[in-house]
Amino acid sequence: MIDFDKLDKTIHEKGRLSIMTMLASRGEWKFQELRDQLKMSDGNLITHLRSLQKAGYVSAEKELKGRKVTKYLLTRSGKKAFKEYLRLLGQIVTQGSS
Amino acid sequence: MIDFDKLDKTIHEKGRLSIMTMLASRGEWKFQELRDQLKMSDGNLITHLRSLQKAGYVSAEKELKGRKVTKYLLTRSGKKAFKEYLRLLGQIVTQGSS
DNA sequence: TTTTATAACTTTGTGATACAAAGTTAATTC
DNA sequence: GAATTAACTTTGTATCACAAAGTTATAAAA
Repeated sequence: MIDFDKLDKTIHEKGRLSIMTMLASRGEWKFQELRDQLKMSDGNLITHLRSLQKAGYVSAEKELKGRKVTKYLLTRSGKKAFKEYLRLLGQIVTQGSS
Repeated sequence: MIDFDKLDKTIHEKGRLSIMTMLASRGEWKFQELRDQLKMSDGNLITHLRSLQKAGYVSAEKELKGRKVTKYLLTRSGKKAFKEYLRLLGQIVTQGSS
């Protein structure tokens, strides 16, 4: 029996799941890129990013020179949490397809 | 790029996802069994079952004889929707693990 | 040097909804 | 007919996704 209690609620939400998947697939993403790719409003995106940061899953890097640009990336703990989340998804897929 | 818009919100919620996974793994489940296995309150469980029924994913069968017992199962459309949902999860797992 | 544009944020409001707790109903057993 | 049980309904609360509008800081244009 799959332990659904373990399913990380911070990651499981659709918007944040899409962010995490993008960050996992490539090192860094600019705020702008995430917003455009995911078609989210500024407010919605920043809110999700903030809660991922609060959970310690995501960190931000500001460029010191030139136009104001922020890049986001997974922390070590974020990678770990996502990996564990995917492990559970894998279980669901396997069990559901059997 | 994975199309997160296609991720079925009715199924994606943790509680309903656990119900769908159980129903997919075995034909029928009594209300009681679901409630005990998933450790949900009556109210919460019935609400999730209702929204799954409203979406056409789940149907109910009442026993005509004996104690009042209701069994729940996936409809054809529920199986199809869940299969499609799992397909997307599979994509996420694959992409996230690469 | 004022103006305009742009990127990243914050604030605010709204609607949806997960969930628990307590109450209801109908059937069954004592 | 009183008590028990299963399934369900109702109600209240707290959370939260999301959009829209407003704010700040920097940079380019005028």
